[in-house]
Parts: sequence; structure tokens; C-alpha cells
Amino acid sequence: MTLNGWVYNSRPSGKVLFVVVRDGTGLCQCVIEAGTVSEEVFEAVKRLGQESSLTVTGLVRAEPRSPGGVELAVTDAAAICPAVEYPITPKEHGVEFLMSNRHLYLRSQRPWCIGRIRHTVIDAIRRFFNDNGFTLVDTPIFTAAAGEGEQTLFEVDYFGQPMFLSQTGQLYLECAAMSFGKVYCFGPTFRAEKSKTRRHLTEFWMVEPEVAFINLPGLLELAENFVSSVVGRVLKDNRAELETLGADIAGLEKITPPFVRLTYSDAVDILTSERTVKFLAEQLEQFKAQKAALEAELAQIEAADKKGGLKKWQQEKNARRLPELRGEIAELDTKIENNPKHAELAANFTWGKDLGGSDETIISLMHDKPVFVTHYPRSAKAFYMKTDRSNPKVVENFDLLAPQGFGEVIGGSVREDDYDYLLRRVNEEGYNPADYNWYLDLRKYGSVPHGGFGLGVERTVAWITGERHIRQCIAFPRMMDKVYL
RNA sequence: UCCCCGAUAGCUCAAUAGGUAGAGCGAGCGGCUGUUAACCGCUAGGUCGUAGGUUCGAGCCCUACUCGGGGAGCCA
Repeated sequence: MTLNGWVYNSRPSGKVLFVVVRDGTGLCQCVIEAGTVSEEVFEAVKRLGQESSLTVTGLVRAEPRSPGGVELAVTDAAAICPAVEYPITPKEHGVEFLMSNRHLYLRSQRPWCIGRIRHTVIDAIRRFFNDNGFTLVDTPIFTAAAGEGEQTLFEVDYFGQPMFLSQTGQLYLECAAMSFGKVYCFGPTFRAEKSKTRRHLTEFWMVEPEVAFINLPGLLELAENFVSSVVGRVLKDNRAELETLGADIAGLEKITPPFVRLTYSDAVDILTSERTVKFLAEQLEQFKAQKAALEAELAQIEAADKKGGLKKWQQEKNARRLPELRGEIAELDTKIENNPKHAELAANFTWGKDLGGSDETIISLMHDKPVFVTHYPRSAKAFYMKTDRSNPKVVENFDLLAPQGFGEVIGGSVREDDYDYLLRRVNEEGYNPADYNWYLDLRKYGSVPHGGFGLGVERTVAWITGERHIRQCIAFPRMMDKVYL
């Protein structure tokens, strides 16, 4: 068979040459023996640097010594384009360097694995809705200003008129749901929030289903089936990638319905409870113990280095371990520093505020399944969310928090379907009702209970892959203070 | 906008108490018939982020700035 690809790694060993070739679908060790190919071919391939493109032809054979268990016994090979001094070496690199070389970094194993999983996630999302009677409706990206959160919209010049990049397709979807019953949209979303965190992008991908004739329990059930099906698909299709990434496969296997259900008031009780104080204190002790263990290892290595007399390979091993240790210790320091702040925020949490990032983290760390938090205070939420008729201080909404501290991946709600209630809310927020005529019309002509939610693709991919920063979960990330390419 | 940390070879990092810069990877050359981030030998490669200051002497101390990382705030 013939393989077209790039040199991922090359190891000469006298008259045998091992070239790991990357063909886009994976890696394959190719073995070139001096006697089997001409001397010119052997020498030419031997000289190819990392990421040189080439064609190799040979026979596939089982070989236990090869990574992956099979290898290609090469009978012929030819360079397509040699590469010299490829910048990303098989060594550790910093974030800045890797992301400023994003165009090349995309070829490395980690981004490749994440990209494959992202692809599965997106395919599974479409499959789920298509298989469950939803109709895809593409909502516009250019949108007119309509009250809600204008300060977080990107403004563009639309032939002299101000327009904005869409930050949700929801209002449009509500119209479409009254036509098709069950609909979804899937596309890029733009937020001009000044959020500099590992969980925020200014341009990200979001899928939003919207369903007519549904209530809050129905929405939660839809969301947990949906998320479980996406996670299940990744477990089925990308196990090898998850393993390479070191993702928490056992944790992902627990992602099955039903998820945990808490109300916002439950969450506040938990946050201000003795249980949380204890939980955070234990966590702090754990961090300190981990730090002490790492520092002990560090001291031991440094002492051994100082003492001398180490074999060369031992020195190198130490040299590799030291920066790792320092990084881990620095990360723990951050956690140790933040822990009391989070404890204070949680303890002083008062009913009515929106849950902060650290509050979400605490709640999700206490569970190994995703957690729904429902019924937030009306004052903290958008005007279109349906007021709970049995407790008008709250709305029928929910957030879904991914487990183990990853935080929010879904936000959704039942929509206010009563004309008068909705009009009152529009006025309360100080919006101009004339801007919402078409939206109010939906409540005038055959209004029905309906609702939906939005799921952030990059946050979901980050959670599933165990990648701590969302910027690694999209090929070309756009962040508040940084556009790499 | 605020807080913390950092910037030394292409990359990742080191440099005892302030005394004139090193190691691995990568690159080049040579060696090795089963390598697994291979290994062994040799070679090339640096205005220590920028500007100023302290000092006989600054990579190291001080000030300002620039860039980067982490966190907070804000926020589907």
C-alpha cells in the first residue's frame, strides 16, 4: 500500500530507519531497511526533517515492537517537499509559542486528538436532533439591536446602519418552533464580553434547540438525553484520542440520565452550608498535602543533582521532571490562594445574585454527574424567561454544570408564553415594546408553552477532553485580548 | 479595570552570596540492523525583553515601559 503524509518522527539506527508517518488519519511507523530500497532512497529519506512531506510504499505487517502493533515495511519512498528546522520539536513548549504557531501546531497530537473529538461532538449533535424530529433552521448572524445585553454585542456597519453580530438565534427559533414544532440552529456566536478566562471566547459555536409544547421537566429530560448521547458517541468513536489526551474515561462513562437536579435555592443552601465550608477546607488541606509531596520530590531531585555522580539519562530525566514539578506547584499555589476567596464568596452568597464561576465550580465538584440548577431569581435573568406561577420571584430556567469543576455548558429556559406577562417584563427592563412586536405576536396568535437551551461546543469539548483551556478546543480561537492568527 | 508571576540560544530551562553565560531538544556532520520524545561523538548558534539608575563590576539589585501567562471582576 502507499501512504502520503508527513514525517512525524524519524529514528535512524544504522542500516534500519524508523520513520513515523502522519497521514492525517493517524500515525504509522514505517521501517526502511538499507538492503530493501536503493541506497539513494535510504539516504534521501534519512535526511528528511520533521514534517517533510513524502510518499511511502510498502507492505503492512503485524509487529509487536511497533507502536500500534502494525508497521509498514517500506519498499519504496520519495520526498515530496523536505522540511528543515520545523519549529515545533518533540519537546515541551510554552502556550505562547505554540499558539503563535497555531498554523503548524494544529498538526501535533494533542490538537489533532481534540479536533477529531470536536468533529464527533458536532456530528453527534446534528445526529441527535435530526434523529429526534428536529428541523434545522439557520438563524441570521447580522441582527438588529434588540434590547438584551447590547453592551456585549459586536457592532458592524451595515451599509451605514448599525447592526450586530448574533449572540443567540433564540428569538428567531421561537418563531420557527411555531412552524415546525421542534427546531434547532447551529452556528457561530459572538460575544463582546470583557471576559479573560479559560472558559470564554468572543467567537464560539453554539447549538440551540427550541421546542413547542414542552415544560421544564421535559426540557431537562431532553438536555440530559442529548448530552449523554453526545458523550456516548465520543466514547464509542474516539476512545484512542481520549486515551492519548489522558481524559477521564471512567468519569465520562458515568454520564447517563438522569442527571442531578437542584433548584437555585438548593444551590444557595449548599453554598452557605457547613458542608461547603468543610468541603473547601478539606480541599485546601488536600492541595497543601499535594504541594508538600511535590516540593519533597523537587528537593530530592535537586539534592541528587547537586551531589552529582548521576548517569546521563538520570540527569536528563530530572531535567524534564523539574519544570513539570514547578508548574504543578505553581498551579497548586493558585488553587491554595483562591480557595479562601471562594470560601468567602460562597459563605456570603445571598439569594438573588447570579451564581459566580467559583460557586458553579464548588457545586459541580461535589457531584460526579452533571448538575441542573433550576429556578433562578427573576431579577438575575433575561426578560423572556417564564415566570414561575407558583413562585413569581423565580423563572423556569436551568443551567447545566459539567462535573468535576468544569462549569456551565448549557443555559436554557421555558419562555414566557403569556402576552401580558411578557409585555410587562419588556417594560420592566426598559426596552421599547415596538422593537418586540414580532416577538410579542407569537404570544398573540396561538401561543403555546415552549422552551429551549443553548450548548457551547467548545466548553463541551473542553469538558470531555479534559482540556483546561477553551482556546485549545477550536482551531483558530478568538479571545478578548488575543487573536493568534 | 485590578492582583500575582514571568521574559537568558530556534524551543524548554539553568547560572551558587552581584564577578563577565550553560544543558537538553532542534539544526549540520559522523557512527550504530529493532528504534519507541532512541542512543553515542563532533560542530555551529546569545546586544540575558526595552530604556534608565545603583555599583569598581549587573542575567542577578532599583525605577519605568513593552510583551506573555495565571487569577479576579464582568459574562450564558
